Amino acid sequence: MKKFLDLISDEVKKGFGLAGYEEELGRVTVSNRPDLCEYQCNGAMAGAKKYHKAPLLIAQDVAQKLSDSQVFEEVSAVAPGFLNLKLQRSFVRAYVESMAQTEKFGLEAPEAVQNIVVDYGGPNVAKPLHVGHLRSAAIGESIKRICRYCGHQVTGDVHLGDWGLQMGLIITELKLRKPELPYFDEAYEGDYPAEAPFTMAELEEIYPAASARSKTDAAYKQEAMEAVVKIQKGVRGYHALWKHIMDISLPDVKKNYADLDVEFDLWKGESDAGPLIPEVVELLEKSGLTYESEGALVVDVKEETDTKEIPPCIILKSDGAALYATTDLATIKDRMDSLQADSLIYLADKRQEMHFLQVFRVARKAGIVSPETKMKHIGFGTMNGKDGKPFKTREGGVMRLEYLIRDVNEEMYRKIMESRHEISEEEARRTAKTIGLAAIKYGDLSNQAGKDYIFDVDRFTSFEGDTGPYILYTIVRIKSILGKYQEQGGGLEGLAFKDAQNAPEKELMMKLCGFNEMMEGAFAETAPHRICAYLYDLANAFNKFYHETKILTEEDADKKAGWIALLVLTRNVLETCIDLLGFSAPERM
RNA sequence: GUUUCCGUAGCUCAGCAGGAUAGAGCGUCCGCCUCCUAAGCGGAAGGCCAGCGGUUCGAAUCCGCUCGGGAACGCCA
Repeated sequence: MKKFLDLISDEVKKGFGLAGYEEELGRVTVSNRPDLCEYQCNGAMAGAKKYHKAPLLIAQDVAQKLSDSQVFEEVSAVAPGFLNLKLQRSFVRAYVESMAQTEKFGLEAPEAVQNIVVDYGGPNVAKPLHVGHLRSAAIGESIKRICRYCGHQVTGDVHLGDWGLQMGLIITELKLRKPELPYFDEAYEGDYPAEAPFTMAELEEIYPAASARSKTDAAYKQEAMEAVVKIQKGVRGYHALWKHIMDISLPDVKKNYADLDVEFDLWKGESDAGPLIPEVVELLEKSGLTYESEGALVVDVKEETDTKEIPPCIILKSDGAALYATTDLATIKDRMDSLQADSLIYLADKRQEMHFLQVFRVARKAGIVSPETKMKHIGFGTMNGKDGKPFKTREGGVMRLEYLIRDVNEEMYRKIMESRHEISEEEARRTAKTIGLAAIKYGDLSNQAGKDYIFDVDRFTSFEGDTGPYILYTIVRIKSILGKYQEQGGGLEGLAFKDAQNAPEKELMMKLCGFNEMMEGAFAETAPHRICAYLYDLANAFNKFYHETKILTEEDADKKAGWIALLVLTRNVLETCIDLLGFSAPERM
């Protein structure tokens, strides 16, 4: 069904047409002066030059044509040439009613369904997820849900970092510590043990140690890089160790994502692209794009319109090993071949912009993707602590994601117990987890993805202001009323809406009417923060209405039913929105 | 150095296909529970939208320059 603003614009456009002006001038926007009007049109001022006429006169002409409109209760032309619009209550009611009766509140299906792959820019295995991984998980999950809701076919791929230098480092460190293991004996031909020669805890210690050492010990780093080549070439012992590392780390990674309510359709990684690398390298060589430079195989990607130096994309290092760009190209090939992707969306730190620019250009030039395939890197900013510097533990170390979640849940639990004494321990724990997740995700998503932001636990877990808990509280309030209404014997289905009885009710209705507009914007801009802003507005509008209107004690049954219908719709829209952000509301809190 | 992103209230952030008095939240101050969750609602104070120019009837928004901050610039991912 048509978007609300488009319906209103159509009416005003008609007015411009009738008055003898270009219809396109009739575009309507939400008023930025709510004290004067609900919606506004600035077209008269834009048209003044073209028609050599004072804008106010144009506005007056149009207002006159719209004076008996069924859409507007009031249209006034105001200096210097604004058209101030106030809607008929019945028009608003009718739209809200049709939203309630239509699937997805009347959001229109896309003209063409796209096959979208969302790459969450996966974490490296063998080390625990840290707070930095929250961003790609939260944003990626929301974008996946938004695309799906808008009617597209979406595949989410965690895309683990399981093929790079970190794996070589771990194996090299292991060799140093336990050289006697059969994996390092080239003459060994028997089966390797089923059990890994290390635990997750050891793994967590091995990697940082290896990483630190590689920075000072050149020979050690050299060996690690050779180990990478060995893994990639499938040398038995090395591959077996790699498999062990995977088997040990994966359950831990899965648990972390499960705690965040983040789900993947594919648990692929860079290693899955490994077997495709020779093919892709050959394809690039045949295309004539590659050449040798300083011992490495590269592809030029600079273009004439570039304002900065774009270095060539390295396909194979001078030692013959593949790297980040190569596996990403192979992955793109895989996604084109097996998923017929129309659109590829990557979540990764914004500092990786150059990498994606290079990879996308190579993919385009080499014909790995078709000319129509969209490729987009959503670069997100850093998550900082209250001091404005990258988020750390109190001791200054890297904060584990697991601990962050635990701390937030703990804080939430404490607050619940403080104010709701009658609640059971078990319910409090469960509710704390639900609200905690909302606090974390809303806190993250309400910021524009591309900007750095300050992760302030106190602020995010607050029940006041623009926070996840405030949104949940609003939903819970509605649920509580609806529950009581049902206890009184009322049904929630098929209730008739009534024209708004008071200003806050009309405000609430108009806010609901903006859902489709907002949704299309959030999808077009792949911007979850647009949903957050809308949610907050809607929650505010509801709370004002709630304060103004005593619903359950209303004597007039029709009025009461109309309000209940409005509450049901409001709850549904709110819950749809939080689902798109990747969290949910409890029954009570 | 080059390129790029950013600079909005004390703090954290919206707004940016140009429009009327620049918005929220937190914090501060003042009101509102015999009534559906006060985890709420209303109100007050707080701004030369970094600075200077330009385009325009009109600029936080578009274009230059300056200052201040972050980031990226070939074998890490």
